[in-house]
Amino acid sequence: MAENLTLEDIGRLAGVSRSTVSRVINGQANVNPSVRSRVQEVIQRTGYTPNVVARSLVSGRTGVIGLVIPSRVHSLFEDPYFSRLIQGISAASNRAGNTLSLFLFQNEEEESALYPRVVTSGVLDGLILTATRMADPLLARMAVGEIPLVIVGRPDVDGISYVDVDNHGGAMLAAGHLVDLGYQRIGIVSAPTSTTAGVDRLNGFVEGLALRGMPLHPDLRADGDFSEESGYQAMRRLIPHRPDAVFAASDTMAVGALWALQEAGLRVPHDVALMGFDGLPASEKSNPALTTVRQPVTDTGARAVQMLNDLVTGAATSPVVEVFPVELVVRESCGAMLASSRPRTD
Amino acid sequence: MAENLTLEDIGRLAGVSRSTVSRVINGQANVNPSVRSRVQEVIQRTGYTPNVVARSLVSGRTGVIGLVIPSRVHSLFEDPYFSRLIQGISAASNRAGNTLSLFLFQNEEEESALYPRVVTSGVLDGLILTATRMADPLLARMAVGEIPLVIVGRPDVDGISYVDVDNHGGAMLAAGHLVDLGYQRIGIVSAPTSTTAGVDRLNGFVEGLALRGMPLHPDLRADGDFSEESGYQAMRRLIPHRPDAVFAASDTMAVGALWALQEAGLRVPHDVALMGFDGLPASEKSNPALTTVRQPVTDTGARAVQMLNDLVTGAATSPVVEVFPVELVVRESCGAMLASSRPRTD
DNA sequence: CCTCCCGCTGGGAGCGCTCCCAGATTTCTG
DNA sequence: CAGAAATCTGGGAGCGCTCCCAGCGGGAGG
Repeated sequence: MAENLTLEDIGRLAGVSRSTVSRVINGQANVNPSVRSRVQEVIQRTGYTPNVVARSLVSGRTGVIGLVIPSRVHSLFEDPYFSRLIQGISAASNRAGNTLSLFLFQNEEEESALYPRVVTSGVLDGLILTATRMADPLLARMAVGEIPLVIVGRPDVDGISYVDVDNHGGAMLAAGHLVDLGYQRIGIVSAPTSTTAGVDRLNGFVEGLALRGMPLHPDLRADGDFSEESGYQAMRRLIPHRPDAVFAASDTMAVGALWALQEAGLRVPHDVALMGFDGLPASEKSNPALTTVRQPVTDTGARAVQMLNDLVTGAATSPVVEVFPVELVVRESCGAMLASSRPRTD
Repeated sequence: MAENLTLEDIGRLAGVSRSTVSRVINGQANVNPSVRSRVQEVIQRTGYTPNVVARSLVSGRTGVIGLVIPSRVHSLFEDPYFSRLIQGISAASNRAGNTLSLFLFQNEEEESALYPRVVTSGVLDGLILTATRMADPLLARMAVGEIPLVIVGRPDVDGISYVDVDNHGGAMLAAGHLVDLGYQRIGIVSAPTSTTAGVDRLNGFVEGLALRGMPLHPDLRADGDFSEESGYQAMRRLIPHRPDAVFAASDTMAVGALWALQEAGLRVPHDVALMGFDGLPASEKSNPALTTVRQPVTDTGARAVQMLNDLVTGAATSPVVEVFPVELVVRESCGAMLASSRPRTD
């Protein structure tokens, strides 16, 4: 129970030296079995735990990894995607024996004030960075830093390790699915093109349509910012142009879009088909259940932690890249479930 | 840029000793101004940052505070309330110069495996614990621990510092508001009574009704678990008993309840009035906008951080308690905005 | 019988910092 | 102008740990 026990104390109690206790704790070989068990008994009895700080001072490792979510993500942070990602990363770092420190920057000012303290203070073994923007100033600074770094989501510069999902391929899948179902006026509620995910999903979607000889009409594209509200607003802008199917580049925006559709008295999927992207629980619970492209959020987070640890231990050398596949999840909102799989051509 | 500069290095570069550099960095008085500026110049030029780990080893403080969100909060974590709370705590600890470590326990097993490492390893100066349940096993263990501890939300045992909001008073306010508007069959979608917030809101509501001579009919109470889905289910159970007003003990459950009402073809507030609790952004964006009881989530988080730091520095001695007031926010869903402020009596 | 080796153990050094004390220098006092 | 006080500076000690090396005893080999 006493908090301030040291190796030396345990040694004295067990009648051995500091060094021997250290060997026992670190499971090293050259310890006499009887001595080992005697020491273990004392450790057990006293409830001794090694002081991590002192250990870190010697080893140069702290076991702490930082998760940075930069500024301007207020709205993004409301996206359940982030909750899931944080959960995934947290679980993985618990498993790996890491401690997770969270850095939520509210604004650029805080970002630049805290960044040096965070990175150069020596407390962090490495950093996971999410929600980077194109030309992110944080990224530029970090890339030159000495600290191991893994990005979640494709960064727009080279030479950095990252883990991403196949946004491009997933959006192509979505486009193909809607075309195959016979829709003619297919629109998109896109994500901000200031993010690589937004760009990739938009390009993938456009390419998926083009591949089937159906260009995206400019009127049938409205941009959102990942928030539910923005999905709602974007869909309102789209409705006057009479789309018969809409792909929203995130489930959260799709839910917003659904509101707009219902408000306008349009039935989903009978009047307008709708698709999302992410595969969040919300997509399943919505009414009608959302057809979506599921990305493995938890796996992404877990891989980021693993990648970072490889970088820290030197088991890997930068840059490492991994892109997870995504999966089409067909539910009600796309109309594929309707008796007639060929919807009316207006 | 070089990561591995030490005090000694800076001293050599500036032609002074380790000690003097330390004094300059820590802003101590007895340093010759010219020497001081010379040292500062070297620090500036080299980009030196003190090694926090070494400093911690001496001072016994790390500046790291832990935020623990225990198991069984999967559904709770989807509640935007937690996102806001985490943001508030994060912002406050950034301001206070703390580093925030996040411990999300997925299950009891992880909880008991990680707890000793977390608390006794000496990395944490203190702990903030949220979402505690009645008779929380974690709490019992922590209360006896040596580490400073602050709970967000009233714990069900004495002798622990905590910060809470006036759940009881807020629920009374809600009850009073609905009674004053003339509703006769007032129901509640309550939060789990395994949480103190759930208990306090339920008791406050019952007391608020009783105070006006209107007992809560058992049929008009349905329990949820803070999730949207549970709010939906609870309201479906309530509808057959024809309430004319319902208080949901959280905004998230209120949103779920709204779905159920709309699905049943009931208009809010014309057919059934609805109230929430929390004052989350979602309550404002819902349609109709939700009348709710707003609690100062960010302030709560900030106060918890401050309280914890007081405990750590010894500026305060346990237990400290603070309860924030809440505020009635009248919007559309309660019917107060209707032309006739006296709704029909069925 | 001596040497060599091997298993095991103890203690020194040092991680980078803060604290404290003593010495060097300057300034103030009577 | 001597003596005391105030100001400034450097270095030792030590925070709790890991790493390394030396030393101890005992068994094997020549």
